[in-house]
Formats: sequence, C-alpha cells, structure tokens
Amino acid sequence: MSFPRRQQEKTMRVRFAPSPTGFLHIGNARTAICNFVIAKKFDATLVLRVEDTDMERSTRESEISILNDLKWLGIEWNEGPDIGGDYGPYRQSDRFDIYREYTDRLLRSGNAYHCYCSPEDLDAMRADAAEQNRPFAYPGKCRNLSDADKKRFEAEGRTPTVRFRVPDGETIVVNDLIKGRVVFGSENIGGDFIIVRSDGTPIYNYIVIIDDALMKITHVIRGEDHLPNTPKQVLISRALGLPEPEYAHLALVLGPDRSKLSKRHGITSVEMYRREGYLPDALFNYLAMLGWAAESGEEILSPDRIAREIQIGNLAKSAAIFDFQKLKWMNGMYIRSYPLSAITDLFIPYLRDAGYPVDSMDRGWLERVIDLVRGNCEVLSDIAGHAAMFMNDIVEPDADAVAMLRDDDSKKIIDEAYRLIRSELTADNFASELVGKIKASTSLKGKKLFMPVRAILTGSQHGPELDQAIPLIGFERCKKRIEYIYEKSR
RNA sequence: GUCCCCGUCGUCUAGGGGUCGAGGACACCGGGUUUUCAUCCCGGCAACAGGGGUUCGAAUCCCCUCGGGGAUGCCA
Repeated sequence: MSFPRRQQEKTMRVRFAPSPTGFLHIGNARTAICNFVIAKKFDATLVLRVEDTDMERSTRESEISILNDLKWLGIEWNEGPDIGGDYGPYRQSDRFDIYREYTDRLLRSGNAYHCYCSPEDLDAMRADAAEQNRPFAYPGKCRNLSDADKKRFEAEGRTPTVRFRVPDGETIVVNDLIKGRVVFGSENIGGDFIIVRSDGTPIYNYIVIIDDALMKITHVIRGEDHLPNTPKQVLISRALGLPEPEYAHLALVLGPDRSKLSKRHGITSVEMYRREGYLPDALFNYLAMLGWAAESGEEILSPDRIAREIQIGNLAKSAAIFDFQKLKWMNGMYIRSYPLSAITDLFIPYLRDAGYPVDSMDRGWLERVIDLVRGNCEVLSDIAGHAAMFMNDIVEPDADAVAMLRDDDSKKIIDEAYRLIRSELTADNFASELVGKIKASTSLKGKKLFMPVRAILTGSQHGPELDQAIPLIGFERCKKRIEYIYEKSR
C-alpha cells in the first residue's frame, strides 16, 4: 500500500490537532512526530490546529506550553495559530461561526435535530441500560418533537443540544492505511450523538471533519483511540457532502501495565522529560522508533533518516509499551555522541541549578571535565553528581571512602601525600609524580595504592580515571583536599 | 455488556508460505578492557498465546477460543 494515494491528485496535507488542556503528552508527541516525519518525507504541509472547543478545560497557557514542547522536539509546522496560513483561523474557538453554518445546514436537511434531554435524563437512561444489561444508545427520544413540545421545553428553561441523526442500516468502511479495512455498522454507533452542546459550542467529533475538509487535509494520522469515532465523522461528512480524508490510525502507547499511558504511570509529559535532562533528539528518536524499525536495524537515527526510511505501512498495528529503560539508554547514547561544545552548553544549566559557579569557570577546563564524565550520564541532570568532585575545593568523602581511609595503609598514604604536596611537588609536576612517589615511598601498589589516593582526592572510590582526573582537579585543590583529609585523620 | 483494534523473547521489534533449529536492540547474567565506576568489546539467557483447518511444507493464509487494549461523554 503506497501511502500518499492522493499525492498525484493534490498536494498532501497532514495535521496535528492537540487539545490545550494540559501539557503535551508523550503519546500525542508521538502522533505529532509521525505527522511531522511523514510530512517531511512527502514534502507535505503540516497544519497545527488547536482543538479548544471545551471551554471549561482549554487554556491559553496550555496551548503555549504545547507549542513550545513541539518546537523543542524539533517539530515545525507550516500553518498554525502562531504563524497563520491560508486556511485559518487555526483555533477552533475562532471558528464557531463557520460551524454554525454547517449546523444550520444539518438542521435544515433533517440530518440533525434539537434534543431537550438533560444530562440527568441521559444519566437515568444510561443507568437503566446498565441495569438491564443492554448497550446504551440514545433512543432518539427527541427525534420527532412537535413545535408544541419544543415550546414547552423552552418554557421550562431547557436549552437544547443538537444531535446528529444516525441513519439506519448503513455500512461505513474505513480503509485505514495502517489497520486495513475496518467495517462499522451504523446501528452500532450508539444512537444519535450530540454535535452541539446546550451552550452552543460544538463537539470535537463533529467539527473535526469540517475542519479537515476546510483545511484540505488529505491524510489524518492520529491515535488509534480515534478509530471508533471515525464512522461518526464519516457519516457527518456524507451528510454534509464533504470530502473524506485518508486515515492512518497509530497504535497506542501503553504504560507498563498495558493500559493507555497516562499520568498515573509517572512521567508522561514532554515537559517533564525536558526538565529531567532528556535530549529532544533522543526523545524524538525513541518515540519515532516505538512501533517502527528501520530496515537496517539501526536504532539511533536522525529525523531526516527517519523521514527518509519510515513507511506508513510499516508502522506496527499493535500497541507498544513505553520503555523508560530504553529511552534512557538512547539518551545516554546521544549524550556521548554530541559534539563536546554542544553537550557542554546543555549540561551547564544543570550544573548551575546544582549551585556550582559555572559562569566563572574556564570553558576549556569545563569541557574537559564534561568529556571525562559524560559517559556516566544517562540524563543531563546526572551531571551534577558526576561532576561534583571537580566543582568545589573540598569534597567531603562518602561513608565508604571514610571507612577505607581508616586502615593503616591508607594512613601511610595520607601522611606521605601530605608531606609530598607540601614539599617536593609543584603545580607543574604533581599530576605526573604524585601517585608514583607515594608508591615508591610506601611500597603499596594496585588497589591498595590507587583507592586511598582516589578517596583522598575525589571523596569516592568510584569515578573517572585518576590520571585524567588529577590534572583537572588541579594542584591547589589537590593540596587543599590532601590537607583536609590529613587534618581529619589526626 | 456491545462495537472496534491487536496478539513473535520481560520490553521495542525483524519476518508476510520453505533460506527460521526465528534475527537485531534495551534490560538481565557472564567475560574482557578500565588496578575503581561508567563507557567500549565479546559471549549467554529468552518468544511465534492455544486449538483446529488449508498446504508436500505455516511464525507467515483461514476459522474458533483465550488474552490484552480502545471506544461506548453536553472530553479530545
């Protein structure tokens, strides 16, 4: 199945349509990435549309943060609320007048009708259905209300919703680019559904198809949770005589418990990943690879490569569990392979947050430190711990180091180091001579030699290679640290 | 309950009738490098949900069962 079936007929247009009711969710980010990558691949137009018809939950702050997160991920769009375009406005709340016209048409043609049932009435109907163990479907109570009935309801102060009249016995076939042929019967849709709330605002399920048509969207790439909504949208587009886009429903991203990834699974917002120190390239890469594999089997791929190699028909049909471990691994790979200067820039805010005076540090020295410890980092925030030994004059030895420094051999080393650093050693020769001279005068070697030295100088038994760490710590600091431990050991 | 989707190692996946005694990656477990840790390298563990067909031959096609997920909102 070649993806852009219509590419020859018209230019391809795809869209990402977030609802600004919170942070950008990892699952939605993946949908955005798929749209972006497919758009890139086929040189299509990517439209960003904000679906903010739920006035109760939608906020402008959320929209701003979602747009920011998308940009951070490296996703760019060609039309959207922030940049405009020929098919705007791109915020549904700015398009209510447009939808009203379509609603009028539906009402006039008899494809929709006013419904005066209250939420309470509906709850009761649903409860009845549940009690009798039958599926709930709106029974069409208000389908054929007389003018007198309507007058009576309005006199009671009821404000109607608008329901779409679902035709009987109709078959809706969705030829999904990922799932294949999916068939729905109109009798299974759940009865006439609401398309306009009693406050006059339209429902997503209804206007999505209008906007897609008006914005000339050719391919709708979205989450699989929208698949059951699709027949409703198809029915509306038929009633309105609107063109139907191609559909590609992406398998969902699941949490470790196999349910749709949500807040209770922990970190699910892109924003939190950014804060923790995940690189946008890594998150992008990981999300794109969730449910897809390159032919070569390679996993670390640039957006360009992904765009080049991705095939909509190759996207997995089955849901994928979000694997934090693998994301971490991938992030570590990016941290290790980034150009040193670039990764240093990314690490700096985390060092600053940890309280280290990065702004007064020598850049060249900082880069050498980072190069030495980046291999230990899976996320940027790991740097604070691993670079700590280079950040201050004195490092307080940890419990293990303290314990080890108590034995007699260690004491010999402490004394000898103290003597050396205050006599024979200078800033020029200490780095190359310190360990050797201690070895010569104590005749200790191997672990017995290196570990105490390491503990004195770094406060820990673990860390980067000593011979590289020592010159970076520097003469003055080494001296202070040796003196500090020496005093402590008295 | 009903409708829809899905089922290959613990996880992400490759595979689409014979080349599969099922390949790669993460994780895990060994070993090497590092006199430490991490990196890096090498090796190992580990899967076609079950049952029926079709076929000379099925992980691959069909059916059923089971399992998982989604939808069933005056949310998107």
